[in-house]
Amino acid sequence: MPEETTAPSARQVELLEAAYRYALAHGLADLSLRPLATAIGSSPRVLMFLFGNKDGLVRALLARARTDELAILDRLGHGGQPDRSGQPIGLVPAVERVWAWLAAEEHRPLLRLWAEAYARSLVEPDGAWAGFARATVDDWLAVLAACQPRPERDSETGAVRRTLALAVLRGALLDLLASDDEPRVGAAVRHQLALLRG
Amino acid sequence: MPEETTAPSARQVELLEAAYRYALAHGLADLSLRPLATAIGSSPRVLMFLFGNKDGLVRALLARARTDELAILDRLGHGGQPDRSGQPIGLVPAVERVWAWLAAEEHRPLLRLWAEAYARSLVEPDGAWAGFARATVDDWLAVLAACQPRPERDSETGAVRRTLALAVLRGALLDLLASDDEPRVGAAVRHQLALLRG
DNA sequence: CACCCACTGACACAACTGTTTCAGTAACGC
DNA sequence: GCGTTACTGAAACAGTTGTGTCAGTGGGTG
Repeated sequence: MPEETTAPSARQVELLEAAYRYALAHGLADLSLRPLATAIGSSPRVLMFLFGNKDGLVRALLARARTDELAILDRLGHGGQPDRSGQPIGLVPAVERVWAWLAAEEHRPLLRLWAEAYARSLVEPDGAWAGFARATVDDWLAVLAACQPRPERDSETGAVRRTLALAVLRGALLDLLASDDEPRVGAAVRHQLALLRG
Repeated sequence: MPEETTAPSARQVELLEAAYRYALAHGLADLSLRPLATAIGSSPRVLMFLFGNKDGLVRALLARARTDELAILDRLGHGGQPDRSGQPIGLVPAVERVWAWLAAEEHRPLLRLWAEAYARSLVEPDGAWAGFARATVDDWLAVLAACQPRPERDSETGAVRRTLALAVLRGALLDLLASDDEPRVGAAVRHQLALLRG
């Protein structure tokens, strides 16, 4: 049985990818091995063999979701760091870009999955979900920090400003996922950007 | 079997209250009738009799949670409306009060439950959770609107401002639930209040 | 050829799920 | 007294859950 430390086999990533697509469509809350296995053309036996147990599978799925999350973060960093001048892009443009990504229709399934995992890890801090919420807070705060110019980044108000930016983004995301009213929520985000600039 | 329209019996509210306390402690995700029933000194049979089926129980629990939520909303309105002058208190003081309530340690279980139900209703828009997320968005937006003075309330920017205020509150709440770092998150909220005032 | 290794199918196991059936019990109006 | 109403206990139902057992398969390497 492959340990967590060993590199994943080809078959493992193949099935994980299929299971990930399934999870995006059906959620993680009542994920069950047998329906999942038949949907992706496998069997519970194989999933057990490749991921150890169900918790291992869920952990792998959460890690896979985090990969998608980190993809945009990297793109943000790449769009920010090598700005031909090596200067970070600043907090406001960073929020602008992140919101454009969050508001894109095709990212809804991933974001719903994220919300589900986040909430679950709050209620049930042990098991496969452990630390997920906390980890994403730290991830995003670090990225936003990297977008702030040097003197601001290390200041006290700089830390407050990026915590606030994160809160606005996530609160707006929650609203958007529930109401699907991009014009209203997007206007609120842009309003905040104006406040932060001023 | 008592319909949803009939008034709940004494025994029904008694058991619902006990089940609610249980849900606050254990979450709704993997709520199961037998453990719940034994914990509150009842039996699955009785829960089925009083609530029809499990979905009915969950629906009743969500409605019960919403009662707690509406309690603070009412208190906000009472602290806002009869300000001796009949004038609303304004958006900024409203956010201030709501945040004080959200950040209070004793409300964490309720807020975790809220987050769980919210996320779940996003992923699984049918069944007992249906519309929960959407309903709370509308609830809170309406309350924030009621706190805005008359000309602002009906304006376009007034709607944007209260959407933004809601986003900040909920984003900050998510951060707080995950990080338990009230000083950092509270500072961000206060920073936002300064921005909104200016 | 033999050998190993990653992978897989069929099936059984015990535990748990929501729900139902049947048989009550206690209180109350008549 | 009798019947009705609200509630309850014990047990069983069929289905699903995660997981274990045993026996393979096919391909690559020695």
